[in-house]
Amino acid sequence: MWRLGIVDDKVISQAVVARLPRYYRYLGELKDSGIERISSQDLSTLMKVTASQIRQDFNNFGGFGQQGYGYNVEYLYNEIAKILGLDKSYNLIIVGAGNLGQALANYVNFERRGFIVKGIFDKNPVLYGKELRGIAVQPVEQIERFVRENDIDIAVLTIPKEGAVKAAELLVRCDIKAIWNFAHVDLNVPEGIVVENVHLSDSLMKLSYGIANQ
Amino acid sequence: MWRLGIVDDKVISQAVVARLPRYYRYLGELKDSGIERISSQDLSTLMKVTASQIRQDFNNFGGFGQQGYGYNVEYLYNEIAKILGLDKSYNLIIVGAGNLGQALANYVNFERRGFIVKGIFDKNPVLYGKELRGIAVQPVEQIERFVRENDIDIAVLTIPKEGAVKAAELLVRCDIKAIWNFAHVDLNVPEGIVVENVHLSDSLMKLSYGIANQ
DNA sequence: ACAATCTTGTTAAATGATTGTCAATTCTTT
DNA sequence: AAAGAATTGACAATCATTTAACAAGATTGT
Repeated sequence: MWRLGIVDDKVISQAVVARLPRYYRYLGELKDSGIERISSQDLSTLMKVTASQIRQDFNNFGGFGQQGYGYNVEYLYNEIAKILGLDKSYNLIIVGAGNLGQALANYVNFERRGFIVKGIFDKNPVLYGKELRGIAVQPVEQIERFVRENDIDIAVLTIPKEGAVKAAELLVRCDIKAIWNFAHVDLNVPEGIVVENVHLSDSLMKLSYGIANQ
Repeated sequence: MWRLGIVDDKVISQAVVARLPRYYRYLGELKDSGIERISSQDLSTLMKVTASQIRQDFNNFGGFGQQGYGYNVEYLYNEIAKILGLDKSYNLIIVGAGNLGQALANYVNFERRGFIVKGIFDKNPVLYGKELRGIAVQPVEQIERFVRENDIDIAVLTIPKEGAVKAAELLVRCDIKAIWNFAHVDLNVPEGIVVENVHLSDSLMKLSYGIANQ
């Protein structure tokens, strides 16, 4: 059962996807320092992973290299960008204008990669109208209308866990494509909606495990 | 070759350690709602992982359960806390008082888990003396003295990547135990010093991969 | 143009992680 | 007190990921 012209229905493991951003970062740095080509062996030394893994990883998406030559840095960089969906632009809203929400709203580098903050929402009236990089905080009641009218792809959830599940349900009803979840709770969304969790306290616990177990 | 009385030189896989905080979270919620015991089967349903994995994971650290009964929630909760090193308290400093550094400094829940912010540092003189939850921002030149005098365990690195490698080297010289690294760069520290990375842009790229690949 | 070198993509082997199974044990009910 | 139900911990089997090996093809220097 083939879909014509579509070859990429191979499932890529999460482990591979999780490594792509790091490849992308190193290739970007190589590109910026004027390096035109690199072999899996040299990249392996630089990144401290095996050359075999690098070749295996890239080959999940097709043959980007050339025998006897290696990989063209800029070409590979651009290909990985496409794989990661970084060749497109995304509209996002921030739900929760607390410290973390404000910090993310003020972080310029996301916009440079095509993640455009279109709206910021909070339930605290004190914050209404407060501007972060030219965008005024709005009441959460406006989310549904705003998402529908402004073609929002991603919601960044930076509210306490108590409200997060309800907020996620609302966002799902608004046909959001993805949720970047900073709330310390597991969201339960329907198939097809992407959830990427950033559980800072989990990360801190892993660190403390590291200290406690030498 | 046995070290007397020390049984725990088995190496625990990163996959297992990474799951512990989530167990800890669910057990905490069960405890708070007054549940005294739970079987791996019920926990499995709740957390959407296999019961086998739960039992296997816990058994890495010893037999916490009882046949025919299951696991005592509070006991297991406390045992996992010990494994994660959450029964101890840690002193930390925040290096970089930008948006993210301030957001983390203001986040109260870390203190509740025993991670105590003792100092905040920045290289920008405009911020010197600015107080975050009663702690004044100091010049980065003070880090070395402060770490040594105040028994600091953890440094939270929330500065741009350009300065992060140098900062990490300084912190290593000060005998810091662990670095919680938010800078978008790989730190190279000697064996025995714990580094836990939070690469937000990597996380955002994984999300965008998810959108791009349905 | 040729030989020596390099380097990929691919397949196979090795390692690691997850899931399934079941005997042994404890709990619960009658 | 005995029988039946429940549930762990351990082991085995399966599945997934990583590493190694190498043939095929490209490059480089002479």
